[in-house]
Amino acid sequence: MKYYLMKSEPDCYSIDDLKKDKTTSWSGVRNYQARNFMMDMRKGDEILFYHSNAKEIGIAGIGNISKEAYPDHTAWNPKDEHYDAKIAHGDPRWQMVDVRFVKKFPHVVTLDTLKNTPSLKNMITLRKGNRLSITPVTKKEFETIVKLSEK
DNA sequence: GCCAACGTTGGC
DNA sequence: GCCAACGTTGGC
Repeated sequence: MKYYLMKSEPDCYSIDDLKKDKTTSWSGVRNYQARNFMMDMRKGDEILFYHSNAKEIGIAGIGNISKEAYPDHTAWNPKDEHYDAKIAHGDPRWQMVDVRFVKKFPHVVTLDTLKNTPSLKNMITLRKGNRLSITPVTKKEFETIVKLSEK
C-alpha cells in the first residue's frame, strides 16, 4: 500500500464533488512527473485530497485508487480544456487514474498546520516552489495528517 | 492581482 | 546541449 497527495482547485473539483460523485477520473494531468506517479499507483492506494488556490488551503479528505492508470482520452479531444495538440489521436502519453471517495475530514488540515508540524517538514509539497500536483507521501505522514484531522 | 519558482519550448 | 523566453502553478 502506497500513499499520495493529489492537488485540486476546489473551484474546479472539490472533496464535496468527489463525495457526491463517489468516484472520479483524474484527467487533465499534463506533467510527466505527476503522470509517472499515477502510473505507480495501485488499486487501493490511498490519497490525500488537497485543496489548492482555495479560501481554505490544505488537506480536505481522503480517497483511494479504484482504477489504475489508463489513457487520458481528454488529451485527444480538441474541445477539451486539456487538449494536447502535439500528440496524435490515440497516443497514450497522458494517463489518468480513478479515485474513489473515502472520507471528508471534519475540518481542513490547513497548509499552516502542515508547516507547523515538525514531523511533516520533509513533505514534498511543502518544499519551496514545489508545484507538482501529485506527490508521494510516507505512511507516517499520511497517518499524522489523519490524526491532525481528528483534533 | 502579483510574482517567485518551476517546466517546457525552440532557436542556435 | 545550452539557455532565454514563455506559460503555468499556487501561495499570498
